[in-house]
Amino acid sequence: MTLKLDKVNRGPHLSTLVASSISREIAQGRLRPGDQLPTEQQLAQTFGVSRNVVREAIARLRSEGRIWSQQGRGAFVADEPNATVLTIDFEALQQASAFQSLFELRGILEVQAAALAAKRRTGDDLLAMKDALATMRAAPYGSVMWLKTDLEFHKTVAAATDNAYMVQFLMFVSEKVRESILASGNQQRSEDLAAVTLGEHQRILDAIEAGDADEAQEAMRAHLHGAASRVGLAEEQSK
Amino acid sequence: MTLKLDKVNRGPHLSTLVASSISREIAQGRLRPGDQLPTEQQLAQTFGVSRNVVREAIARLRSEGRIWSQQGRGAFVADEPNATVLTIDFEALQQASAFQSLFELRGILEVQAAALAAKRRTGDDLLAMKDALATMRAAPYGSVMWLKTDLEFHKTVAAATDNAYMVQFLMFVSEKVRESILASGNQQRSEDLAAVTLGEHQRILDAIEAGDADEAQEAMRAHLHGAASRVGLAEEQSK
DNA sequence: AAACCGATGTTGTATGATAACCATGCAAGC
DNA sequence: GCTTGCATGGTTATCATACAACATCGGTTT
Repeated sequence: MTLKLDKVNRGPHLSTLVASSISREIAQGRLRPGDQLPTEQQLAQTFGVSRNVVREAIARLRSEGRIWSQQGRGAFVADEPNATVLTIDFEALQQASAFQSLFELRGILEVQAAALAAKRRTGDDLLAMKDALATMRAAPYGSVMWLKTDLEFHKTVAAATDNAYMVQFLMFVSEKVRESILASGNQQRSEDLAAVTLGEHQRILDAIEAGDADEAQEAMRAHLHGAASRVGLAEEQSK
Repeated sequence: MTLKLDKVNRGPHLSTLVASSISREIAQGRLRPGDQLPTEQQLAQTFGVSRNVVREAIARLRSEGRIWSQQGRGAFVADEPNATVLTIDFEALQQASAFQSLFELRGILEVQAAALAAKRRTGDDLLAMKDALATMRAAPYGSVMWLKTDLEFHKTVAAATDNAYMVQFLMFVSEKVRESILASGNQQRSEDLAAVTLGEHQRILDAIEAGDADEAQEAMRAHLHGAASRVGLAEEQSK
């Protein structure tokens, strides 16, 4: 038996914790745009860490565009937040409603991507998709390998849209969804489901190969609906 | 005349320079996924800075998911980059094809958001949208204020979907699109266009108020089509 | 009133030290 | 032969202190 107990390596870096804490203060409105942060010394004292750690946290928040600082003046909350990067808080995702929202967003992107893929896919795209599907067929259902190739298949679909940002966004969201599912650990396992899932993928592939955008949309919608129920997500009205 | 030359304050922070430098090494393939970075001491020596600065740079890269480090082992280039944050390179956006891709992605989100908003909007949502539209009416066309309220209107629409991630993603993408348009500077100006644009917004608002998802979708599609031509973007087949 | 000047506080950077941790090799024991 | 235990060196994580660069403010001088 291969225990495999799930790397609990939650970034124990102090700077990460401090950054998250300050970030939360901003998100919850206790620190508003334009406000000046406490001095590094004060922050170090209140958090009980060295000024060095605070500086690493500040450096991180600065790179994320949340705050800006100037030598001799201080650090301030940026006017327009997250101007440079987009982040999703893992903790917040544990809330069912947040997860559902992200899943919905993913669905929108996947469905539209499938439609675009049906219209734009090239021969190479089709080959890549078939290849990914074949690999998935060979992997045991529910295994890490299986999840990985599942994601890979969806990536090839996104790639067929010939829109790099579509790939980037979709993979980002999907990765977050997948992490959250793995963390919650409530996924059913059975050999039957493997066949069902593969069938859904095949239907998507067929529609894209046929160039039928509407059918591709519908197939993807059905797949996501199935996936939602498989992870125990009560889906609301879909259309 | 108040030049306002674009804050060339390229982060004079040494940590920023070091982070960029390492980032470039990764992007150009001189450091490949899985590779171990030089030790902090070595990096500090080669860059001619203190180890503290190197650590701040590392903290930044780690938060961006580009590298990963473990106490006692070292720092390594991450296998799949940007696992934690999503970034869009401003330089790359200058390419017309990239801009078009991002605009397309924005369109998908906006259209689907409009449909969801029509189904879920509350009375408060409608008030916020009407308020934003009124403010836009009062601002001179093409002014900074006008652009800001335009974005605000779209934000209220996104908010009406009751999906926080929809708001986050849509605003992020829209902001990037807006930045790029401002940078290119090719937007036509005329009083007639103001009326046209406001009319498009009104149609969206009416559809959402009526709860007509299909009409809301169509209205948003028309609006984006208009916006595309207004910034001189040759749109391909829309549906 | 305007310009200069110094005191004070803050961030930016440098330096050295300590603790926690990992990898490796080697010897002892089975 | 194989494992266990330990010592050792290397690396990151953190701390503490010091100094330089810069901004702000008040007082002084012009």
